[in-house]
Amino acid sequence: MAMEKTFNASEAEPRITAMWERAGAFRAGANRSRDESFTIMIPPPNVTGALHVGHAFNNTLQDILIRWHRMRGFDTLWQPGQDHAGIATQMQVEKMLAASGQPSRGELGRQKFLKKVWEWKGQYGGTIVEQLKRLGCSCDWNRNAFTMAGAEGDPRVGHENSANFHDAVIKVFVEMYDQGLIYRGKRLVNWDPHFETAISDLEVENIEVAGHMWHFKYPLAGGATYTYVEKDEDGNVTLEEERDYISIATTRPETMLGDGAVAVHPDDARYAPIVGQLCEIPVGPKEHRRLIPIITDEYPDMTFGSGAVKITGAHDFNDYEVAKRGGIPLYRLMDTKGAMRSDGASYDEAATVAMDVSKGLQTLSISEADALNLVPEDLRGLDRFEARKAVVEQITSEGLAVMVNEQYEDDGELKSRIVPYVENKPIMQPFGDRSKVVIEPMLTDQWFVDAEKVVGPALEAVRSGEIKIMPESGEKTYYHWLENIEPWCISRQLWWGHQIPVWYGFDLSGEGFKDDEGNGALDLVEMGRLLSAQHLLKGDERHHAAPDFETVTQQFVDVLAGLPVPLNHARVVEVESRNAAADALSESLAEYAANQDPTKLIYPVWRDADVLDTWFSSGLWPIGTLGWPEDTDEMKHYFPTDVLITGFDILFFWVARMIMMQKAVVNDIPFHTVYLHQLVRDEKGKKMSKTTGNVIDPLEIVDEFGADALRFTNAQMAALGGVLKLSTQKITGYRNFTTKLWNAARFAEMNEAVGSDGTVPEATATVNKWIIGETAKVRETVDAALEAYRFNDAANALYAFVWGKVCDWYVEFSKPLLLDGDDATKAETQAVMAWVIDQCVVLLHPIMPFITEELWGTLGERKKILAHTDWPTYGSELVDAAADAEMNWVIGLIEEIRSVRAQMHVPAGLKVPVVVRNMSVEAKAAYEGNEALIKKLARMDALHVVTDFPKGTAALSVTGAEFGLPLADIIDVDAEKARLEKSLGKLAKEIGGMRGRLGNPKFVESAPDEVVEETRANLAEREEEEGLMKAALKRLAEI
RNA sequence: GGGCGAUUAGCUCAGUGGUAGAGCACUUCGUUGACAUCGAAGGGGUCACAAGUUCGAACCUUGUAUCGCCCA
Repeated sequence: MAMEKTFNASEAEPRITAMWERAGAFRAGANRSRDESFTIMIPPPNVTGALHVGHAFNNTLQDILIRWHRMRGFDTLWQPGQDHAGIATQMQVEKMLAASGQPSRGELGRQKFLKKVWEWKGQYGGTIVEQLKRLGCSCDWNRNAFTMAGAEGDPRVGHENSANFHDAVIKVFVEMYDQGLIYRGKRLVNWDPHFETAISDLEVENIEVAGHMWHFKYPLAGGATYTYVEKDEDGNVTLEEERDYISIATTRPETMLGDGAVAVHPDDARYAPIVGQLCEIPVGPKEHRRLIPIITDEYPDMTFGSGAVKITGAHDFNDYEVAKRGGIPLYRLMDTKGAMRSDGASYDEAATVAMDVSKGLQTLSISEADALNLVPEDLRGLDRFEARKAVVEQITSEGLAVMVNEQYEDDGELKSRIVPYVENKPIMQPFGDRSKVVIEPMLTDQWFVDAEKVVGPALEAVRSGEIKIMPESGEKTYYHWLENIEPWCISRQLWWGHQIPVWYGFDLSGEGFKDDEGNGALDLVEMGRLLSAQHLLKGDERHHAAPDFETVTQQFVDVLAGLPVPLNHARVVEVESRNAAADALSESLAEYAANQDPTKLIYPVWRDADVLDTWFSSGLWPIGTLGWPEDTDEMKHYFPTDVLITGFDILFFWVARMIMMQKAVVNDIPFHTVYLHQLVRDEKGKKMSKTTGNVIDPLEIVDEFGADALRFTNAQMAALGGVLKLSTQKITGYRNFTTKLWNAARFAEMNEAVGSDGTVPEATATVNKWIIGETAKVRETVDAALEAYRFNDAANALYAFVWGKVCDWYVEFSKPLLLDGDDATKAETQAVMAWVIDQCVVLLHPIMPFITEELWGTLGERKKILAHTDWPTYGSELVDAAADAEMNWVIGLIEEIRSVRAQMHVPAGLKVPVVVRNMSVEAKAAYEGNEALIKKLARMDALHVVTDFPKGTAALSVTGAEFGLPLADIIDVDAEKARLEKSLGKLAKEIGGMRGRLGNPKFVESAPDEVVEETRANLAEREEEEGLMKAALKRLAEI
């Protein structure tokens, strides 16, 4: 059956994919013939994800390595799976609920909502798996894993055989908790008011936006005044005035309500007279204006703004540090939605307490300060940006804004007026990477990984070279981040995720729960103190982590055992929340007071409602997918894994944390090599985005050009550290390459040059020897390139070989041999061509699996599918130096003839005679051995050996003989003269350079011998050419 | 402000001390028996700039300029 003219990718790809699946071609260990394993963990795409060009790029590279190793007989595993993606998935399902008119998340409640998420996952979670298959990814899909596998409610749809990831995550949390590597604390964290959760600092994007800087006056307490003096660099006074205020610049006026102090630099002479005094926050009800102290701290920049900074410890990271140093209370102003608080006591009451604190009459614990709501009644419940407007308005209308002269034009006349001083300037603002809303620094209770304690082994693993990061610049970035690592906030106020395995109970050992007499039992007076739930709510609590409630119960029992009767008899029960626990406990105690039956007393505990950061679980991807903590065969075979291929952007999010966590948990590296790549951009280097409209959809590309074209393009642009610019023009080019390969194979098939069994054929014809050598060379190049993760080198080498060597030369050379050669030559050429085409197909398979698998099936009866065919191992032993030299000479001669023909405007179809004289033995042999090829490709009819060139002969620049094209009548003397002079100019330059070098004794002395030899040989050759050209030019002059 | 990197042909980019390269684009020619998704021949570069190291620098060093990314 004759082959079609082109490869029909859209027809063949699904068929081949199905064939691979039927054959179980990608199962772990498929086609293994040696002991070494080769494992890649896919960077798990979000379960909400759809394939984008980044996935396509990233997974192409992984597939190339995997297929290459599988063909080489390694015990190969490419582990696929998806990430549960906490925020993204919860968002997606909430959207779906809203769109389909179902009850919202809040209405459903946690359990029912999670059921919806699992349903959604079962329905849509497999999308990206199908898309990766279209790309040809040879993952062991049977092992598809999921980072929430095994969690409560998991119906096991789409990840039927996944290891129980949940158990692994919980185990790691508990172990790290027990080792003190995870702790809980009230800290300033990045709060996302849209999702109402804390996020880690990595999930915050700082973006420069247009903002305002307002300048306000904070009046000194009691109308005090001071002399404010400004000086220039030389110490000359530029401004001196009496002031009864201190001027503050701020971009966030609404946070003034929570100010705890004003700070100035200790060296700032302008404010030295008033340090230690109190000043008034110029906002809020007049009768209860709060006073705050003026303190010194190194933080304020004397040259920026007024040099004085308001300190709002609960809403700014820098202020937080100042407040901690100066013992300034942290007053929280906002609720979880970023609106001004409306809870707690009245403003008047709160302000009174705060005043006492400022005056040193009272101190507050962090929780007590946090409980105070200092938002005035008229601003309570307002959104933070509304509150900002209101605050600015109030201050300005009261005349406490700093005023300046402003020039303006009125009817062409320049006038000036006094206006509030507001600078319009770009400011850096933090945004949530998912929600895109302004992040609010917020004081909340969260869980943290004490990253500093686990960073050491992770740093050492890279420093020692145990793990190699490519490109090397990645290592520098890695060190820089890890050396300055901050605590990692791992709790998220979401529902979709691994719920934190921590239970809380009230601490009954503290103040107020004492056994006054020390007699081991609580009397009625002592018991009475416990009865109030309100009292309990304010109290401290203790917490324990455990994989399940049973285990944690025992821990609480152990604690209770140390308490007086009857508390030591209490039964531990689980309740919903802290409030429920307070109620339940006081109720139970009241009951005990009545019936004195300690066996009925309960001790309620409640579980942490938060879930873990998604990256905490994906940080365990390598071991979690292999079945850890079970002692599985997979762990033994495939761990540590080999290479991680992922984007530079998740070096910190994921790569560094995987290294830290695998080191901390199993004390081993997760992989030995990390290959980092850049973001895939459009052809101009712009990020792809829906709003810009420059998004390339890889699936559309696959539809139009085939997966192989996209894959080859990906491989070709994968230069280490390079910017990745994808264009359809490039993809078109590589689609053309697939057509080229297809047609070379089609030519072979038409000439019955098929049926190679893989053994290297014996060759006698130089051209056949030559192409065998060229094939061997490219195999070595490809292997070396892939070994070094230089995918672009591998792709370019194959492209140049298939197109530039096989198609441009070998196929053309073969034509006279196949069509007009004797039987033996024809048979040999058929065998060699069959082998060469097969080798092209084999070597290209990792990059272009579909067309090659198709050709493999089309071109012969095969023992195995191509994906399982042995990768060749031949090398330079197949290179025949003499054949190489001869063919290069032949190619050179043909190119010279073609070049002269074109420049002399010889009609393309016209066959011309060639003259030659002074042929060396080698040249004669080379010519005679390949005459048929030369004649055909150079379109010459006969070679005439002459003693003198006829007039009007154009000389060819070839070594070993003087060739010429006798063009007599058609030669254009001027054109030929110009051609020769140009060649001579080029030669002169080269020869000059080489002579200069060889004439320099230092060069001959210091340069390596090979280099000197090579230069000499080169010079000799160039001089020979120069001689020919000069002679030709001389002859030309005689015409 | 700190860190990392880039600057090579019109464009996109390879090129780790020894004759400056590829693809695309461009010009001219071509219905040569695999392929017009093709073939042949061509034009086009002070390797950002400056100084240094070296027999020799696109490549190593230092500085300057411009651009990009990450972090504050």
